[in-house]
Amino acid sequence: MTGKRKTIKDIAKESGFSLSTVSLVLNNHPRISQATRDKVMSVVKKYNFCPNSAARGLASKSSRTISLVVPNLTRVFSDIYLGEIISGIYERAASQGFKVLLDIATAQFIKSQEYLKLLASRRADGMLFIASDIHADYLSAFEDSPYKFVLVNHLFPGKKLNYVSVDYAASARLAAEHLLGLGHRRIGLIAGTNTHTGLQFRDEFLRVSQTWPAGAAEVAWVDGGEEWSQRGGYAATAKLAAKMGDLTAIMAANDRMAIGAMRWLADNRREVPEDVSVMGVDDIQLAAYVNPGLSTIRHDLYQVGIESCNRILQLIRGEIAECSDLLPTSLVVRGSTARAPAKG
Amino acid sequence: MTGKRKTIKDIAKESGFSLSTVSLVLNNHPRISQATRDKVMSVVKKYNFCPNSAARGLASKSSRTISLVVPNLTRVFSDIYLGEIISGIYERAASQGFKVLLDIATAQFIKSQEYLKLLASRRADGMLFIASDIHADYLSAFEDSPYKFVLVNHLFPGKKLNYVSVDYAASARLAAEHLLGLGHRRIGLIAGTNTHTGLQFRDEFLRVSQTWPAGAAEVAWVDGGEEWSQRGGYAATAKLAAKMGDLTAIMAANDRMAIGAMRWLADNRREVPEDVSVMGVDDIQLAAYVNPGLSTIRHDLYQVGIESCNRILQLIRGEIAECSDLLPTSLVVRGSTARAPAKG
DNA sequence: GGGGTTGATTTTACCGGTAAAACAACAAAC
DNA sequence: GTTTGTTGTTTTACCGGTAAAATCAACCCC
Repeated sequence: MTGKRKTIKDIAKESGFSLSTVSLVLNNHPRISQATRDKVMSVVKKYNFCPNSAARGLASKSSRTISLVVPNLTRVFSDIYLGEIISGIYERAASQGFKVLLDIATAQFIKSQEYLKLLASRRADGMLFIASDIHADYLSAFEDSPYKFVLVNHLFPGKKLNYVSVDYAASARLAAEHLLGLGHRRIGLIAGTNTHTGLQFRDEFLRVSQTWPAGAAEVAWVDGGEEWSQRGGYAATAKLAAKMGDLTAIMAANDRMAIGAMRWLADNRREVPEDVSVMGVDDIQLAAYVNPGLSTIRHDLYQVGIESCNRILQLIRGEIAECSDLLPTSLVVRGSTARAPAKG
Repeated sequence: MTGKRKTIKDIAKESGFSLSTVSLVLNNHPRISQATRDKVMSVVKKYNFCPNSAARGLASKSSRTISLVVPNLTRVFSDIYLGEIISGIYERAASQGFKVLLDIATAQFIKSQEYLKLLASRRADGMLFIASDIHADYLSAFEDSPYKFVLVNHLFPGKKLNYVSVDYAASARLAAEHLLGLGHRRIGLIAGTNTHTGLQFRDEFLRVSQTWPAGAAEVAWVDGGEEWSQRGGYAATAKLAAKMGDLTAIMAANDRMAIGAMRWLADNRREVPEDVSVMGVDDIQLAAYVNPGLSTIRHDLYQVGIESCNRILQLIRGEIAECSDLLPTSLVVRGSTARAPAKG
């Protein structure tokens, strides 16, 4: 059973070939005859041999690993958001023979510059960074660095950092056009202001609303809180109601806040969509199940994961030098939005 | 800026010490004088040197990495369950200088025996496995294997597999005692039957109910579905109502199903807790926020993560040879449970 | 002042692979 | 019949560290 753990040398000896022939077989090198390949593989199978990954990494100067950094919020795992992105990343990485190293952006992680050490020590060949907020200034370390780095579903205007993100400005346009097209002219916006994408969304939504050809809309906006949660949306809606009592539509920067908004409206005897239309962003599963169904902007986060991983792999392989991808979004109309009520 | 990436050899040369002195410094070996340590470190700092982890792993025969395998369900990430456990694991691993390699138990992952290759190739020193279901027979490969392996919050009766889990049987007793103590004698149980812990919970709950000194209770049970979700709980409650119309309490195997049950009851004009008491398991955040607050059994999953990681590290270091830990749980009483209504 | 400790540093022997270059053998080209 | 190319395999030179054993220099004790 035990006996020394086999090495490539043992396989070479037993199969009668040289060390490097075995190595070539294991790496599926094309210039190896089928006969040799079969003989070597039979010995490999016999001992269930598995090449030592540290040795491999040392010699090949590649760990075949990408580091995935997720935000520090424990509860963020409870967001479907992460699950979809991570699934996409993992799927693509696995299909290319890459492993995924998980890290959580704790204070300690940042303070000790683990994000740099990981790459400097070649423990990972590249890094994907999910959900950095506007205060993540330490990421500047990756500007013009030799390290392979991609921001996932975020971006830093002004910093030279690669990113793959859903196009939040486009989402804002789609959403604004939908609501304005339904005749809404007094709109409450629940924004997320702790990310650049959130700010982009807010600004573009405001811009489109204020320059709408058929008549500018008035938009009152409040912050939905750091967590973008249902509770945050609930509280924000109360604030909006105080600010603009006669609003006819509420636009929330994500579905969870939108659902919180619907809850507040229900608790305060306003009908959705008869009195107030409500709209979210993301198209999480729950959006289809609330009553009425939530109109929203669909963000394909699984695809964001896939693409982010594609990009970091290309960067690692040197196939590209940089990337800044914005993925398209689409409007999903359900029951929560309707024509603005006639002025009463 | 660029120039060759520095190696330990460069540091040795520049600091005037030998190769291995530098190595000893970097590994905080006690038998190095402070003066030497300082000199070496100043050079290390100067170049921001970081030892190559592959070389280190090769020479030390340790990757200082643990593999974390999570279930294949995309939506499982939306369960607070995972977030807490992973946070605990990560925290402990990081504090011990270990990295966490993430894997998803996809069909491909299992079929290709990645779980074995990971350890055979020494890419990871040990493996933590979260949320295996009753069909995970392939885990038998770890029985009597030299590989370090721990099941997290699950167990396999009959298989010799290390585990760290919350004590589901104890939870069942706490829950049953609470409901029986409140006088409930006709109880509906929404069980989870696709995990061994779920089965343990069901069986123990039934046993206690049927042998209650003050008078046995009748328990009707239905399966809550593979996902243990709110929707599953909703559907299960409908089935229970058909099966035992006059039940006075519903026990769900987790909070999400319990919340689904409450929703069904609300939709069907039964008051909680006046007509029917409802109880869950886990004590997720949401449990405190539903109305009425959900009585439940608290499972400290962060602690499960911490302990699991502790154990796998001890196994790796050879400090222990096996483990089978059951962590305590506690009763949390909120508004969803009350005395059974007088027979009407 | 020789022998035993102890502390600090260096020697030495790997760890287990990869990949570029070299080589052999045979086929096709001129 | 040498030259040039191909294909398949081996040689060789590392990759960048660790750790056990060896060395060296004080220090201590009788």
